[in-house]
Amino acid sequence: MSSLIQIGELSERAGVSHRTIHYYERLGLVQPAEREGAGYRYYDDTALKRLEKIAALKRLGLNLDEIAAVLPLYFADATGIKGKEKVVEILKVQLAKAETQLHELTAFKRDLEGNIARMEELIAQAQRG
Amino acid sequence: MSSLIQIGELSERAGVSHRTIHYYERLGLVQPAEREGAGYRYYDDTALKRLEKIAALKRLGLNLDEIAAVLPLYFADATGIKGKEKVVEILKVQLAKAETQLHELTAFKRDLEGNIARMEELIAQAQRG
DNA sequence: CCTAAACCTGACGTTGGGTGTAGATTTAGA
DNA sequence: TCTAAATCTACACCCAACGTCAGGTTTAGG
Repeated sequence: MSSLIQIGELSERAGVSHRTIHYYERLGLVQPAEREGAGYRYYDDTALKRLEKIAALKRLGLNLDEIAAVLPLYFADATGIKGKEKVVEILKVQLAKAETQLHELTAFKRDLEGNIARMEELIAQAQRG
Repeated sequence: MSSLIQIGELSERAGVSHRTIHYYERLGLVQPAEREGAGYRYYDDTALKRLEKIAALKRLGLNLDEIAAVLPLYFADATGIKGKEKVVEILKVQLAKAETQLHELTAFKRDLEGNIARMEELIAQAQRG
């Protein structure tokens, strides 16, 4: 069996606090594989993967509600998913957002590069002159 | 002279509340062109452009502090900018972030497309069978 | 068996990014 | 000139996403 870890180790590996993990649990984003006797949480390796995915989606600007909506797709087996049309709808909204963001981000990157070049030119001029 | 507008019109054109404009003013993100007598704010068209730029940068995931740091670049004339090395530093940090985000976003988009295709295939199967 | 380290829950605090509201003032138009 | 609409300031409040603190329980190692 793949070994179970406690919240402390999970927290450390995932780079988030244990309180954050508790919080995510309340939102339904991660669940311990088991909680025996006194209530200690024991996690398997999918928990770590979920936390990493959550972090990645957060970096893309999704909030925790949106993440809750798309996260199952990465972990549920497709055959068991209910309401597939609804899921597709959500995905398409996210896709449209992603495409817009891609364009804006590309433009922003160009801006930044232009500004950097301009600044460096000015600095060089100042140093020469 | 290009006509000045009041906060109500600016608010409407920019698609943000006047309270938000007040808030941004406190953070130094926008300033009225003038405030005569009793304190009414009158804005020129650069204010609208600033608000639009702020919105665009927000969509890219910058927070208001980061926006405050890069916003001057879009409006100040380059010859007047102090501390150019510092500015370049900030820009390079933003550029690195933008590049990372571009990669992640591209991957996310691929994921979404894959998931959508998979879902639609499942739906089609269900309808056939 | 005992104790330190890890964990638990629940309540309250904090930060960022705003929104709501009240009461007073000002302005524009009939 | 008068009034309705717009604006002003200041303080309070909201939500998301956590963090802190307190007090109690559990577990692992010597």
